[in-house]
Amino acid sequence: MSNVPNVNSFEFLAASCKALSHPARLEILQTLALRGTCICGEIVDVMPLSQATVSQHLKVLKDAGLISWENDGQKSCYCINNETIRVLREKIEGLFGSLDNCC
Amino acid sequence: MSNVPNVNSFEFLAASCKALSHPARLEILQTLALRGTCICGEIVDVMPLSQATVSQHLKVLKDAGLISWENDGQKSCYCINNETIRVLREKIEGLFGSLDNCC
DNA sequence: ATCGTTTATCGTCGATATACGATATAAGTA
DNA sequence: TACTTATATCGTATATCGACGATAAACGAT
Repeated sequence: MSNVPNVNSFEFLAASCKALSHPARLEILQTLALRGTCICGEIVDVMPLSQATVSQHLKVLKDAGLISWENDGQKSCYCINNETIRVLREKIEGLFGSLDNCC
Repeated sequence: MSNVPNVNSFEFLAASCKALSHPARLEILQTLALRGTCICGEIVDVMPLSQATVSQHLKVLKDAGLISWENDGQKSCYCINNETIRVLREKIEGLFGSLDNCC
């Protein structure tokens, strides 16, 4: 949890949701969720966006801590950061989990 | 579900996350989750923002379908739209639910 | 060393978000 | 009818986003 930014208060949840607030980034996450791991080029191939734009979206996800990456030679290997996703899901359940039975 | 906008594809999830992507709006939702129902003025009193700004945030949440409201005389009564929240949580689980065991 | 490949970053620009004061609207009250 | 209260909207200023071409940086291959 120490490597997850801004875990407390609403800052973390707001920042995470902001990172999730673009369809292209959700598509990237889905791709990573399905494949486990992707090099940048694979993601670019899947997306109808320029390499620069995809790289920018990857950076947003990276900065939010939602994905991790490591260099494999000249390639960049991305995967979902499960710890952050876990905390995110917890926060969402914490906020909305009590609503099931009301209204 | 018919009154929930853009339920299919990532558009709904992205739009919902965008609405959730500001700490002030999360605080509004938390207040509503705790109290069940609030008139606008109660929310304004809780927030360190101007009435105009709070009203604008409420509009964002309203437009995203995350909250409902009805007029009570000259007052506006807001509450969480549980149906949208339910769909939202489903979509998030759909995207990330399979990650529990990996990496 | 030079060249091609892969990825990240820069610079730019139109669009959108955020905040607030001012104002409009609508409902209750004297 | 005037006055107050409650809320929404308008107008505006500033900041951030999202897209892309151009370029930089790092690596592998010849």
